This record gives sequence, C-alpha cells and structure tokens, in this order.
Amino acid sequence: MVDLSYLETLNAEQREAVFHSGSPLLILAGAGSGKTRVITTKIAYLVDALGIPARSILAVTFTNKAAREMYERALQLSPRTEGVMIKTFHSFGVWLLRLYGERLGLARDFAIYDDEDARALLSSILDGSQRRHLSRYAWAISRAKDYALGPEDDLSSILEDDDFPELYARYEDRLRDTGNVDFGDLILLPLRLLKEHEDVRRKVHAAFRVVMVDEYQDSNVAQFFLLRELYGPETYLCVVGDEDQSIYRFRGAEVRNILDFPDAFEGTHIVRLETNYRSTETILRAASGVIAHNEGRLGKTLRPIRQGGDVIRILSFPSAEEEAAYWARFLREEGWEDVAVLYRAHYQSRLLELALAREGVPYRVVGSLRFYEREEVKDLLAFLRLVLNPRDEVSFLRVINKPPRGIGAKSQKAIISHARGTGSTLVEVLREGVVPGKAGASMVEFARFLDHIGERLSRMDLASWMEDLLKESGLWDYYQGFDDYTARQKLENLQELLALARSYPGGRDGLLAFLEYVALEGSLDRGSGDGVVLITMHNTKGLEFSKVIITGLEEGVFPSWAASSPEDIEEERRLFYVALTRAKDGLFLSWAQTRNIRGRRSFQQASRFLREIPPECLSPSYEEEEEEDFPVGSRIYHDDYGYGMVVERRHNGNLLVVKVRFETGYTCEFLPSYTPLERIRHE
DNA sequence: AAGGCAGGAGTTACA
DNA sequence: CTCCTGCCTT
Repeated sequence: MVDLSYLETLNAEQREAVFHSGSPLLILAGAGSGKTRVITTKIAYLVDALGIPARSILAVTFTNKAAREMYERALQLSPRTEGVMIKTFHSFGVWLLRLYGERLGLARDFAIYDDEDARALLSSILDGSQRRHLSRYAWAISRAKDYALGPEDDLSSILEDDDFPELYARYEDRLRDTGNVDFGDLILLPLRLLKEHEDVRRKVHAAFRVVMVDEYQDSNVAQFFLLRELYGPETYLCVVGDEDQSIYRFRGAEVRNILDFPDAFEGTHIVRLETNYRSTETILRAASGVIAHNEGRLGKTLRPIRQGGDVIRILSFPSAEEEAAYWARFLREEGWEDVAVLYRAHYQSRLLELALAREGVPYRVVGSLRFYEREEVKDLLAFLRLVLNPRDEVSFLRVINKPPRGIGAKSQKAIISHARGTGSTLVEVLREGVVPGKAGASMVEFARFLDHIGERLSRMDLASWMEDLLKESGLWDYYQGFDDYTARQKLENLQELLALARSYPGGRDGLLAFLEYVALEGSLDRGSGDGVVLITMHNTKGLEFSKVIITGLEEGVFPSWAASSPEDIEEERRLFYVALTRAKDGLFLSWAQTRNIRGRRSFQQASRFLREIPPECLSPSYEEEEEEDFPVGSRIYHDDYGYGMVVERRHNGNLLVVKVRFETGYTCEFLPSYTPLERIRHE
C-alpha cells in the first residue's frame, strides 16, 4: 500500500490545492504559506494516489536552485516521484530544441549566448553613432523577446527609435548565421516549434499530462504563450504564485499573467493559501499594511500562526557610515546567526562590508559578480565554443587577440567580412591568413593551434584538455601578468572551472554537455558558510531569516530614483513587501540623512514606505524622539549660530525637521535628534 | 597594434 | 567614487 501520511500535515486550504483536479488551478500563495510544500505534495499525490506516471508530470520553475529543491523535496515525500521533469523554462526550452530544433533549421549542438555575448554580437553590427546606444538596443531586443515580439512586429511599446526594427532584424540574421541562440530564443523557438509543428505539439501534449508552474508572477508574455501551447485538451494545468511578490517587471515579468490567468484559461479554480507559518503577527501586520497601498492586486489576507512578536524598530542615522557602523556593532553584540542585512542596490554593500570587517563580524555577500560572468571564465568558455563551432563570431572576437597576438581591429574586420563573403568558417579564413604581413602569419599560427587542440579533444579527458588549452593559448600566462591579487583570483576561478569540468567526459559530446551546464546553471552557489548575509532585496526572494535588517530606506535609494510611474512605485512597494516578509522573528529598519551617491554627499529623506507601516507595529521608543519638541515660533539657541526662532516644522519620515531663522538673518534646517539645539523657554 | 588618459554614466537579475 | 568606452599617442 502507498503511504499517504504526508497529507496529514496539511491545513484545509493546502489540502484543497493538493486534491483539486480537472479544471486549471491557480494557487495564490502568500509569503510563508507553505507553497513549496503544497507543490511537492501535489506532485507526490498525483503519482501515489492518482497513479500518474512521474515522467508525465512537468513542473517549471525560474531558477535552477528552485528546480533542484523541488525535485529533492518531492522525492523525500515519495520515492515514486523519481523521474518527474522539473526544469526551468529555459532548460525545458533547450531540452525541446535539442530534440526537435532541426525542424527550425537549428544545429543539434547550438551554443547559448548570454547577455554579454548577445551584446557583443549586436555591437558588431552597429555603426559608430549607434554604438553609443548599445546598452539601450541590447536591452530593447531582450525585452522584445520577453514580449514575444519579432523585428516585424510593432516595437513602439519597447523602444521608440526608427533604427531599432532594422537593427533587431539584422541581429537576428547574424545570430542565425552563427548557429547559436540567445536566452530569449530558448522560449521563443520552442514556442514557434509547438505552434508550427502539429506533430511535435501532439507528442508534447501526450508526454505531459500535468504541467505546473511555480512563481507564476515572474513569467513573461513569451512564457505565457509557451504555456498556452503546452496546454493540450487533456492537460491538467496548475500555476502557483503571488502577485504581491512580483518584482521582476524590469526584466519582462508581466503581473497581468497571474491577474488574468482565470480569463486566459477557462474554468479556472482559485485556491488561496493565506496562513503564514513564518513571521510573527507584528511583522505580518506591517507587511500587510504596506502592501495594502497597492492597487493592482487579487487580494489576500495573511493570517499569522505566530501571535504577537517584537515590535519593529526604525532607526535613523546622520550618515550612511554611521548607519553601517551601528549595525556592525549591533551584530557583534547581538550575534549574526540567521541574520541578513538587506539593501536595494549592490553599491550599498561596500560601507557595510567595511564596517563589519572593522568589527570583526564575518559576512558573506550574496550574488554580486556571478562566477560565469567573470572575464577569465568567459574567455576560456569562448575558446571552448570556438572549437565546437568555428562560425561562432562572438567567441572568435573574444579570444582572437587575447592575449595580444598582433591581430587588431582591422584584421578582425577583414576576417569576418571574408568569412561572411565566402561562406567559410572563421577558422578556415584564419588558416588562409587573408591579411599580409605579421598579422597574417599570426593568424595562420593561431589556426594551427586551434586545429591541434581540436584534434586532441577526443583523445583526452575534458579537464586535462582544457588545461592544455589554457596553457598553450597563452591565456594562463596572460592572467599571471595581472597584479598579484587579481591574478590569483583569476587563476583560482579558472581552477574552479577546471574542477567543474572533471565530472564530464572528453570529446565533443562531453564538451557540449559541459557548455550547456555552464550556460544554464553556471552560477556557483558559493559557500553557505556562517556569518551575516549581505544581500539585495531582490535576491532574498524565497529565503527567510530570523532577523532582517533593511538599510538605506531613503527616497531615491528605495524607492529608487529610477522609479517614477505609479507602476514603478507599486513594484518597489512589492519589493519592500518581499523584504519585510523574509523576517521570522525580528525586523529592523534604518535610513541615513546623508550618503555619498556618485561621489557626492547627498542629503536624504526617509522613504515614503516607512510612513506606510501601521504605527502600532513600531517601537514606541522611536516616537520619543518627538518629545523634545520645537513648535513654530519657539526660541532656540545653537552653539555656532546663536539665537533664533523656529519658522517651520515638518516631519521627514518619522523624524522631526525644523527650519530656524537666526538673529543674524541666516536660515537653516536642523534635525533636533542629531543637532544640539537648545530650546529657550523663558526669555 | 597597444597602452594610457580623459570623459561620461551609473538599479534590481534569471536562464 | 568607480568603471567603462573612446580617442589619442607611441
């Protein structure tokens, strides 16, 4: 008999979500409501109780980490779930394209260009004046693909620019010439495949009777279209998400996907998971109070399991330096176990790192520069891709003159245009040495090197072969020439890449598998070692900590200066909501009155979001600051400026600001909590 | 072709 | 302030 005891731990709403079958299901899962448990239990239940074969269940996530975690947890519940296909949207796309990509004229061993590669490709087709807008165009192409818009579609909603449609078209042509794909294609090409090839669609529909999507609020339009194609007449569809935690609009996520899900899929049943197991009542009330200011919601009311809880503290500091120093001291004294310090942007981590180092508090910064985005890693990978695909222009340009071997911009242009003109591969052109003199000789030599190393690929294991390549290409010596610290870092990173390659076999197949692994999940999750976690609010999605400290709660920092439209502000507010709901036991918020921004001392105002927290959640001690009051008209004395009168009184966040006109005629604003102002009560 | 210097720009992030 | 790009010099 099958053991279904895992169902007993579920609450009523979770059961409803697990037992539901038939029509499409939308699970609105509030923060900390046991979402992953529901999905994994549902998978186990489908297999154990309904007898659905594990391999005919497809579950789609947005990160590899989430996919792995889901697979493992499902397996823990029931060993029969082994073989369930849990993939990211992108790795599912790759899987499908490797199987049927030939129908679209795609080679079986295509490589995947990341954002930087795509940018390099785009750069090669822009003229001088257009190159100034490289970032803008690269961004626009990426967004256009998120919205499933091709060069021939109306692109005015993406970028109002007369050149853009043509540039986009040329980019697509060049990309097809290289035989490779970018990340957007990993959604768009499978979409096209399913749309245009009836037989493929039928096979896929037959293969997956159940399709589930996690974090559905993060999906973009192209992914929605893909999901619609995956949804066949017999498919059971179940998506899980939380519109209040949609924080990736800037990368194409479309909240409307989840808001309009019931309209897009007829007969949708909605289940709300509103019981929160994570945070104290106080924290939850604060978060709910904040998110209630948003309009575009389906609406949920989170109910805490944990009543009461510590009040939330808001602290203000004269400077960002003092803010950092305070939290460093705080962590040293109170401990840093299961504590995270959150901020809006990476640049804010620097001051914190400095202060923590000074106090001797161990810390780790989460996800600033990702492993596979590092120069040396990308260089070696470019070599690998070039060996695999001698038409790969992007990889070619990256390594042709690295280290410098006398083949400069002019020769590079000549090689590319010759290859394009004759239809030869780039390596074939190199072999012919189409340029006279030194550069030509150097090209022939480089081609010979590529041939030699290529021949050895099938005779060695991958890691040793890569090591040879590294040494013989001159890359290894090249990095050794950097300053000590940088050189050590770079060589260490390369060693790490080699270590990663050791688990792969040699030959083209091994190389292809390795490259695919690196492209799709090359982000090494380095050390979950101890120490306080420094992390952007975006990166905390899905995590939880006992205590959460949110810093830099200032206008211009958070909400960001770049957030202008009401939609932007709502998105920032959702981000704040995500940040607040990470905390299990304690929540600490802080802001600084001055901060260096772009090398300039900037005077900051408290974030509007602080005012949106219901006052009853806040520490009363905070309001004490207002006790020493300075009503308009009161007389004051300042050590430097002398006697004066308060002419204006307002609040910046929860902090009192007074404007004083002195007897000298000079007018100045002060923050009485930080500036020693003496009130003169009797003349 | 390659290295040095001046000028401009500068969120958040997944595959 | 820092990083990157582009232009200028050698």
